[in-house]
Amino acid sequence: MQKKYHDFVQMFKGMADETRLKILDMLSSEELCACKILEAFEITQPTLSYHMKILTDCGLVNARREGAWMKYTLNDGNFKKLKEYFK
Amino acid sequence: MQKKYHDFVQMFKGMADETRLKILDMLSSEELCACKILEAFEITQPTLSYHMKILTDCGLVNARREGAWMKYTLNDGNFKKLKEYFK
DNA sequence: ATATAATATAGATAATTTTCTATATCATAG
DNA sequence: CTATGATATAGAAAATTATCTATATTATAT
Repeated sequence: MQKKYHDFVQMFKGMADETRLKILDMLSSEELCACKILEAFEITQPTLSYHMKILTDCGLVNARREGAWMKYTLNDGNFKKLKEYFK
Repeated sequence: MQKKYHDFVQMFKGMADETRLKILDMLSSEELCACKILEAFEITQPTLSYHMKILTDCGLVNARREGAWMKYTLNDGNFKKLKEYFK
């Protein structure tokens, strides 16, 4: 299979989980730190860290460190690509 | 987790595989029968059948029987929902 | 420099997904 | 009604994913 599909497959994998889809939804309105996201779920901190890694690795989410906190935002460029994918 | 995300998660799972993403791409231009799709891949017939089931179950693809053949098309209604999801 | 808070990593396990071979079902032609 | 072609299902194995506990790392405050 060609490279052509690879990046999209990775992003769709990122969205193929209810926890992650809800995280993306939360990030659609504002930048959030991991601790704030964690409060919204009944999962452990390492599990959230795992999901955030998947979301950043596949390009759906941007991460930046602010002191002790990790702050996350949506990666608008890649969401634009996804948007275009459905045309 | 609420029902709200469930259907989208299922569709994203449908797209979270290179074989299936390529099948969707093939179907974007025309209706195809399983045997024609199978020719494009190096997978067995049961494996294709499995993927087609996933694609139809999640609502991305419509299936209809035409005699001995199964013919597949994209489910436009659900692709429209996905399109709207990215706005 | 030490304690604390936030996050990441390691390793194990359970659950899910993908693939195969073998076989069954369905539809059609003769 | 039997043979053949197209597709589906069953069951098993391998690979991947999601989750946890325990522990490490990083940053900050005292």
